[in-house]
Amino acid sequence: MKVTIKDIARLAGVSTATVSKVVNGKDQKISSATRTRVMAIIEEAGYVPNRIASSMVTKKTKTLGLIIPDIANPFFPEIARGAEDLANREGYTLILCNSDNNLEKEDAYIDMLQEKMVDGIIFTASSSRTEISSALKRVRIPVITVDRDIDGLKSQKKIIVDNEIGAFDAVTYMTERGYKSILHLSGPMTSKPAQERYSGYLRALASKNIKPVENHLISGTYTGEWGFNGVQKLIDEGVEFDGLFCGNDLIALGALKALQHNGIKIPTEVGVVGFDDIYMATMVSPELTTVRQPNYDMGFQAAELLVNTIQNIEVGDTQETLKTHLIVRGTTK
Amino acid sequence: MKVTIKDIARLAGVSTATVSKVVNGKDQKISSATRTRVMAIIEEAGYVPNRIASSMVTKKTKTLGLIIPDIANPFFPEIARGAEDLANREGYTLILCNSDNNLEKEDAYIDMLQEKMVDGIIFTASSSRTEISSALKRVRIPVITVDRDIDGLKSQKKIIVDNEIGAFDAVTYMTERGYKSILHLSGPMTSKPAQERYSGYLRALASKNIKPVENHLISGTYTGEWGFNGVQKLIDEGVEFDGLFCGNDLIALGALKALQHNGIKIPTEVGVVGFDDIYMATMVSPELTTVRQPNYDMGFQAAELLVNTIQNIEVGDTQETLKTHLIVRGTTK
DNA sequence: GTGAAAGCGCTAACAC
DNA sequence: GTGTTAGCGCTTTCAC
Repeated sequence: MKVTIKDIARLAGVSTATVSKVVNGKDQKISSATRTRVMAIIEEAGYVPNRIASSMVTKKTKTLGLIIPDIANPFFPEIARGAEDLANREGYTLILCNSDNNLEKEDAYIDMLQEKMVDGIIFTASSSRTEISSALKRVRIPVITVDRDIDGLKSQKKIIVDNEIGAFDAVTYMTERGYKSILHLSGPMTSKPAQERYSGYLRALASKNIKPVENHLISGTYTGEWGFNGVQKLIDEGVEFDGLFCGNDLIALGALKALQHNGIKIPTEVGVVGFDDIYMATMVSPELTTVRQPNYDMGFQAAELLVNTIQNIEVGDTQETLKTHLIVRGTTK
Repeated sequence: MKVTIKDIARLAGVSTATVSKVVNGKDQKISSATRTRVMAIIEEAGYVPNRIASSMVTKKTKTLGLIIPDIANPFFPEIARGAEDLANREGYTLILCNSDNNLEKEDAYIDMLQEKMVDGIIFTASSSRTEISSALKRVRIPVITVDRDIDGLKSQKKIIVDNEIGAFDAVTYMTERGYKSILHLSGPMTSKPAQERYSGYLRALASKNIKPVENHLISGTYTGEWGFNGVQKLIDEGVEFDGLFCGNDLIALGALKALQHNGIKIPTEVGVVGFDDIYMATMVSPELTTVRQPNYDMGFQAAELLVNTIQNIEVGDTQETLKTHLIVRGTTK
């Protein structure tokens, strides 16, 4: 049989109010004698407070929702980890939702999280989401968007990354190292980050008065398979290039493998730069030159912004743009 | 202002009991006229049922806890994904907890999850956990252990992998391909899987009448860094070997990199075999030969077993041992 | 087919 | 310092 606050109250010969106070540390006005006694009884009886019941009255569940496309994609675990760390530090718990870039699933999760009365949501939109959904429109709890923001979401608080500058820096570096015809292997161009990285790429070339070659933009998916196949196809078709600026590290790693399979020397014949700096970027040889994106921090700061919003702490900027850093390693000369 | 079941009842001119029934699909005995009317009002008023309140009376939260060491470690996302997929399919939600292989954190999460009244827990113990904790002892909800089981946990239901056989197969294959002095680069030997893999390694050698070389067991952590440094040290010390059986893919990838840095030819001079078959195993060249562990399935089946247990569906075996498969790729000849 | 009412376990305002 | 009490929003039994 489950032991409740009433049982403890009875056993300790006090009221439930008193037990409640000591359980929640609101015991400034409780004599240390009763406090000690109550705590002993709690321990002895193996009492576990029912936070669901507390939530009923406090209207707070101390639970956050995290909606991401897919935790199995190496890009997201770090974000999740950052978010969970902050949540845990602040006494919150995190519900994980994989949307699979599927709008219906995304909406279903948004509704579900609201039914479960989470205090707020951290949201990385599907790369296919171009406009706000009805589920999103009717959210009545704080939402922080991460990485990909959505036009039209009211109370826009977001954590994003300076994709444009990151891409600009990377491509500028490539041109300065002497690469002449740099192609851009991008992810799906529907997502904002993809668009911004492409802009940065174009701006970097323009600033050096380099005219992008024809068909310089090859867009696919954010996967290693696509990076591999895309580059293999380029090679098969006899396309000439000496530089590959990739939309993410997975694409870059796939590209790297395809180049190596074809006996193309890296970084002398072709230079490769990725984006993200996932864990695996240093596990290949040559190690991948890439633009580091502070994923852990993104998750952490999103959770922080969310918790502050929930607790009505004044959050200054509602948009936090995190910096990227070019990490030069072995795939560029 | 939040709209509740009472508001809907009032607006529809029915009782809350009726609304409750249509919301939960227990509306066999509700006339379709009222059903339609109630549903229309719900839609119009933007009513979101409060599942916390339902949980209070049903004693079910439709929420599962997942405790793993670290979602940022490439081994765990697949497990989490599998678990979340089943959970979602069954209408459950998943709370993610990172224990960092820290026993106190692990215990704190166990308590926290119980306070939040989750219906059950999927648990991958810290590699440092050798015995059952008091928090674990006082769980009153179903717990399914995944990958690493713990002695002493009552109601032992678990999903594990045949580590011993997986290792045996891998090392047998290596010997058959002509590798003579095979070292074992293992993870921390405190965890069961590490012990079992080592047993499999020893048994494979014994079955071929190969005497393991001195200092054949080198144990460290399950990281790429350690794999790299460990192998570098071996090379520096002039240790002779032509085969490396690694405790996981991360170690193997690190080892691979160290070998390549030293100009050692793979797979001719040294063969390398990993364990797990993480996504990155095919993103390096040569691609990693490894023992595939069905991580997604582990998570999925653990969640399935858990949900069945929660719903009192007879679960036949309380231990499910999943098979591993040797995936031969480029790092063995 | 539908409704009245009890109660899930807790917190918080207020009284003492 | 401590207790009384009124709910929080819902489900469920039982009566009608």
